[in-house]
Formats: sequence, C-alpha cells, structure tokens
Amino acid sequence: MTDRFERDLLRGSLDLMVLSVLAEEPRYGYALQQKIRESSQDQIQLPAGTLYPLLHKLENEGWIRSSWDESTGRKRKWYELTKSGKKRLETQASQWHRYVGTIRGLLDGIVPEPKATRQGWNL
Amino acid sequence: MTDRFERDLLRGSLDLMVLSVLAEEPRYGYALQQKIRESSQDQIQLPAGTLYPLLHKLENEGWIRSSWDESTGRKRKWYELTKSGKKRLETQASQWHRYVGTIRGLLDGIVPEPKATRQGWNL
DNA sequence: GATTATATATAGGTGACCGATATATCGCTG
DNA sequence: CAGCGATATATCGGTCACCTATATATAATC
Repeated sequence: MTDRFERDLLRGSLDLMVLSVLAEEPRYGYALQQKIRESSQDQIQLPAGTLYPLLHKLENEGWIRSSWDESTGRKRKWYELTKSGKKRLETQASQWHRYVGTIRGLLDGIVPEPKATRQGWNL
Repeated sequence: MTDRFERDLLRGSLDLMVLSVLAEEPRYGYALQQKIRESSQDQIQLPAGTLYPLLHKLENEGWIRSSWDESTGRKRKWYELTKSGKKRLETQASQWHRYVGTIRGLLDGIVPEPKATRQGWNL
C-alpha cells in the first residue's frame, strides 16, 4: 500500500470491502482489519485512521449497526449489517463488477491478462 | 458518473485507462475521451478538467510523449506511449488484476457474482 | 516495568479529481 | 451571416476521501 497507485485503487471499494466482510458475520473493528489483511495476503492493511472513521460513516448512513461488548476487559464495538446495508452491498457489488468488466475490456487485447487472476485463498 | 461511488472507482485506474488506450494507437486528447466513452458504453466520460491535466502529468512523468498537429485548421495534440510508458502500463495492469482478484475473493461466496461480468463489446 | 499487541478515537494535512470557465475553430441551419 | 453545437485544449480553485499523527487504555509478554 506504499504505492500511490495501489492506494488509490482502494478508493471507491473501501465501503464495499467492509460491507462484504461484515456480511459474512458481525465483527469488531480491529478483527475486521485483520480479516481484510489476511484475506488479501497482507496486500491491504486498513490504517486505523481510515477504518474507524469509515465505520462511523457507514453507521451514520444506516448500512451498519453497532453495539459495545464490555463483558471482557477489552472493550469491543461490534458491527453488523442492517437490512438496508445488505441491499447497499448488493448494489455496490453489482456496480463494481460492471466497472471492472469495463476496464478489463479496455485492457484485453492490449495487455495480456495473467493466466490466474484469482488464487484460491481461503475465505 | 453522477454517483460518488462510481466516481471514486475511477480513481487509481485513470492512468491505467489512458495508458492502455494509447497503447493501442496514438491519439489526441479529445479522441481519447471519445474512445473511452464508446468503449464503456457511455459509462465513463472523462471530464476535460480531468483528462488534460492527467495527460500533462503522464507526459511529465515520461510515460507518454506529445506532438502538435497544426496541418489542419483544428490544432490537435497527439500523444503516444514511450518505451517506459509501455513498461509502466504492464506493471499497473498486473497490479490492477491482482487487486481486483483480491476484492473478488472477498465478494465471492457473499454476493452472488453475475453470470456474465463481461459483455463482448467491440474494441 | 518496559515493550508489544490489542482496541478505539479524532484532528488536521494532503492531494487527486472535477466543475467552472476561457479560448478558438468548424459545420450546420435559418 | 449570425448563432449554435460540436470539436479541441487549457487552467484555477474547491471539494472531499483518505491517512498520518496522536491520544488513550487494557492485556500479554519479556
């Protein structure tokens, strides 16, 4: 994520990423960050200064809902998708696929596409 | 492109898009803009205020080279990839595919992927 | 008891993108 | 031929998403 290029790629898919990870199961911020880091094989490490304001924004917009867990020494704020958040995720995912298809179309025939775009990392 | 989400998706792939279209053949700014618009089925229309500064930046960075054509009434500034620009394109395309693969991995299994991500539009 | 990892939070800076605006030529239409 | 829309390039300045830096506190490790 040192590279400006990779950094800017993140823009516009940050919401999508967080929503999709929360769609799998509820998580608290720090765990969410680790999950994304692992899933991306250390490619994507959301800085805390990005993650927490983002979660607050998503909550304000009504896509996610939070609750504190103070039962343990560690205070954790758990987040889960709302019903409208699920819809939001579907809309954004669809737009994302559409957009990616367009760019891929521009690249195809000019830059040879790697054989395996996806590795089978476990999610 | 009205949507902020779609707008932000553009970030980080703007360079890539321009470089890949120029890799196909040299073009002047306005033609490049039209080409992208057509290829994307009107999805992506680069505003002039984005396009021209971007071309200047890419030229300053040495990825593209320009020359004026004043042989006709219409003055046109043609751009072509430099040798290092071709390398740059390959690097960015590879990073892009990698990044997209990661996000797709996060989405898969959570949001059903549409049957046909790509239409076969002519490029 | 010092350091590292866990856990959340916010203020302020940076910089990419774009709306607005400017300039000029060309082709069409009334 | 005046006016308009399309062609063609350019720049200034505003906006806003992201992130660095900083702060706070607990738990584990050394």
